[in-house]
Amino acid sequence: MAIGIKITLNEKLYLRDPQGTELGCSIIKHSILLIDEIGFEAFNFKKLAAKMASTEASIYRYFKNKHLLLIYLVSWYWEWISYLIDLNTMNIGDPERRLRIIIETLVHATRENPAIAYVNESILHRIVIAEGSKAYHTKMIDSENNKGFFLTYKALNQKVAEAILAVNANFTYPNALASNLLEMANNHIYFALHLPRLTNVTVASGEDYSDIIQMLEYFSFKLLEK
Amino acid sequence: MAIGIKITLNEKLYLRDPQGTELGCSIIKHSILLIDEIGFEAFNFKKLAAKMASTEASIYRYFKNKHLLLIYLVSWYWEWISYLIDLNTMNIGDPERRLRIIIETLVHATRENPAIAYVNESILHRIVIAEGSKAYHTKMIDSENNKGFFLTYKALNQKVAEAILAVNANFTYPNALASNLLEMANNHIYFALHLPRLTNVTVASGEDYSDIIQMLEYFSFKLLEK
DNA sequence: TTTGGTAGAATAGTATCACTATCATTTAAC
DNA sequence: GTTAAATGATAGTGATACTATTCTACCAAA
Repeated sequence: MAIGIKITLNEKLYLRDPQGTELGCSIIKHSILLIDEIGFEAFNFKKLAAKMASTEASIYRYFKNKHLLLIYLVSWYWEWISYLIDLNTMNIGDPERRLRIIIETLVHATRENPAIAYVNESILHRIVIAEGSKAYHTKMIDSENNKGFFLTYKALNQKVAEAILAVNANFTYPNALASNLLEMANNHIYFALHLPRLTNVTVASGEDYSDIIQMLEYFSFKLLEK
Repeated sequence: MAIGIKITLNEKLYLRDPQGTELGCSIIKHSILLIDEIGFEAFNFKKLAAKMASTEASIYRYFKNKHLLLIYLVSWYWEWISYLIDLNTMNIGDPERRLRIIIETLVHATRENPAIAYVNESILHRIVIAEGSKAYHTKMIDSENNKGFFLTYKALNQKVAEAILAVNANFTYPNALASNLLEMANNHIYFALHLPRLTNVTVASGEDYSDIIQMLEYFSFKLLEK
């Protein structure tokens, strides 16, 4: 499984390709662990350097700042989801089944076998849930968008939108429903864990997301009814 | 209109009630303007002090830090929306009409006459759209939630959920749909302005949100169909 | 009129943050 | 074995996120 997959990301996100060197991979690995541990606000390159027994200056040779590192990690996640969707929907002709599989993949991607040694996908998922929206809620959104920092997310959104249209070609809001599914898949995990009154689903025993899948399927297919 | 309304917020959000003094009101007023201008990341109490011709230390007597100030402002916004919903749905018996009015209020609250001199509601709305999610995406979420920092948001969500149940008492996900409406109302304004491929609505001429209202009504009533 | 309390201003100080610069050392490539 | 690239070690800078102390102006009770 996952032989030879390589996540390709916008080159402008980094100064030196972290996936190309040992230190780079170590940055990816440990930044995921550290952000999950202390949160993105408290996270910085000095602490990261200490954790991975390297130096601040070395990390700065790979990433311009922690904000771009976050965008990198989040993009990595969405690119990986995109890959899993392609894999899981390959040869599935029925549009409804395709959409069901997409929803399932969005929600518990972490059930899949790990694809790459230096990325703990399950922890990365937690980061995307908790910190993901900070990647694009910034004053620099327009200039960053122009540089193509969010292409990965938009491409994934487009993929989901197409699957939605395949179920019902007359649906007026395919892109909006797609982004809504992406957002809800993560938000309602967060709500279930931290603000349970904002949802009606529960996350049993750590990682049982079946409630959420059921809800997203209900929402999607009800909206797409002809 | 809006005579005598006073937005009451959790006392733990501030050190001294800003609505009680001139300097406090000035902090609210200018922090809204400055966050909108430079974004929450670049915003700090020193710059705020300079802008309002006061001192850093004085501002620190009102708010422990900028994070709590953000929660304060966001809570203020949701409390205000809550008030507007009560006002606008008063004496409206028909559940469907009530829900339509709620959606409309959520989306273009800023059309209302301004309620309080030192708060520019329209600019505050922009802040909630762009920075609002940062209020509850933090490592301290559970302890802050225990202190009741998000009661305002949860109460509003409950209000919307009840209006949803009034339309269809058998609907399984009233709280989830409510939080989804609150999120979408803001997210899709943001998307339309900055990441248009993530939605199918447009925001014409600055503040024409009729597309979004139409979409939210479509989503809601389709989901609530019996 | 005094006294005391409160609001705010002025100023200074500290630890951390977000980098940048320089130079030495290791490693890998030819 | 030489050379260039990658990394480490160390230092420095200006900004950030506060905290502390002192001073002044004003209002209100005694």
